[in-house]
Amino acid sequence: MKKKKAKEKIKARSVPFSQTRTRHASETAEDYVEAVMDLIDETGECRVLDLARFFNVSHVTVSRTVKRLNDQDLLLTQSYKPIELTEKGYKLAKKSKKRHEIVLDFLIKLGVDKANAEIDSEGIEHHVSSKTLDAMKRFLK
Amino acid sequence: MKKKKAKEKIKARSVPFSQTRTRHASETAEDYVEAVMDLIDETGECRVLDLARFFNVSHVTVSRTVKRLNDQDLLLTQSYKPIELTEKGYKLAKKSKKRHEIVLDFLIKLGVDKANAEIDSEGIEHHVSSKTLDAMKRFLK
DNA sequence: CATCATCCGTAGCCATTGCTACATTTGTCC
DNA sequence: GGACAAATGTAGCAATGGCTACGGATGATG
Ligand SMILES: [Mn+2]
Ligand SMILES: [Mn+2]
Ligand SMILES: [Mn+2]
Ligand SMILES: [Mn+2]
Repeated sequence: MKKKKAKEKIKARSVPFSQTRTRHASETAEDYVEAVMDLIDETGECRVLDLARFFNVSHVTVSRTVKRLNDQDLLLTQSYKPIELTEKGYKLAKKSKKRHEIVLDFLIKLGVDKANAEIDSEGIEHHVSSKTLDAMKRFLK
Repeated sequence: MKKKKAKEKIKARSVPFSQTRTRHASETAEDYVEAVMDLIDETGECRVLDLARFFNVSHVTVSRTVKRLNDQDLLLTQSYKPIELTEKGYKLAKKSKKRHEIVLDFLIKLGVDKANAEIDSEGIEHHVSSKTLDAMKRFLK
């Protein structure tokens, strides 16, 4: 057995994990801007408590995250005022929502029931490369 | 526009996000036990530094995580000794590895190149319900 | 068996994301 | 306008998962 040689090759396999960590880091931003866009679209405005109910977390968690996304130039916030999207945030929201819809439609066409497809697509969407997204689009056609 | 009615329905959409958070919580455990199994299989033993290279993180991050998984009865550790799997850890590793392989094979059969399929499957695997996994298996046949 | 490189543990820092408890602001209703 | 309810902010705690710096343990080599 070439077990010493095997040990030397371990580092080469770390790329997917590094990439997955990077993707997890943008996941909150993607979910939040998409939620803000949808809530404004559907109810006319987006409030801290709307997001808290939407994500099923406390208003404190939302308030803190919204402040960070404001610092990252994705959201616009003022105390006790509705939350708005920046241009940058709006672009990310459109892109994320489109990708999310493709993943959801793909799972349904694959034969997954709607309830499970909605749950799974909420996580899967953040781990889909442009190559995989293209493959899903081809399958949908 | 029925915007007040729209606000009332928001909470109903939180289920996928709650589920996604639950899945993220088990992600590290799944990746670790799978890695320990593979490293023992390929190199004869699994050391803290092997995992650090495998995941591309510091040995400190690995050491802390391994200790927690030991407390969760998934891994067996002693200071300065190789890391072993418990029965529970081994079962989780087998199940996770099988699921991971199905997701990877599925993406490749869908038309994704191997490099991207390996990256994407590393994240997607943790967000695949048994229903979606079944749909992927059907597609592979 | 002494030395030295490697491995691993500990201390302590930071960021993120969850929470409860409490304070403040805002808006509504009389 | 005052009172009350709802919305939002703030303080502070915990768990997780990154990191560097440092020191002790282990094992290989001469
Ligand atoms: Mn999502
Ligand atoms: Mn895995
Ligand atoms: Mn993984
Ligand atoms: Mn994920």
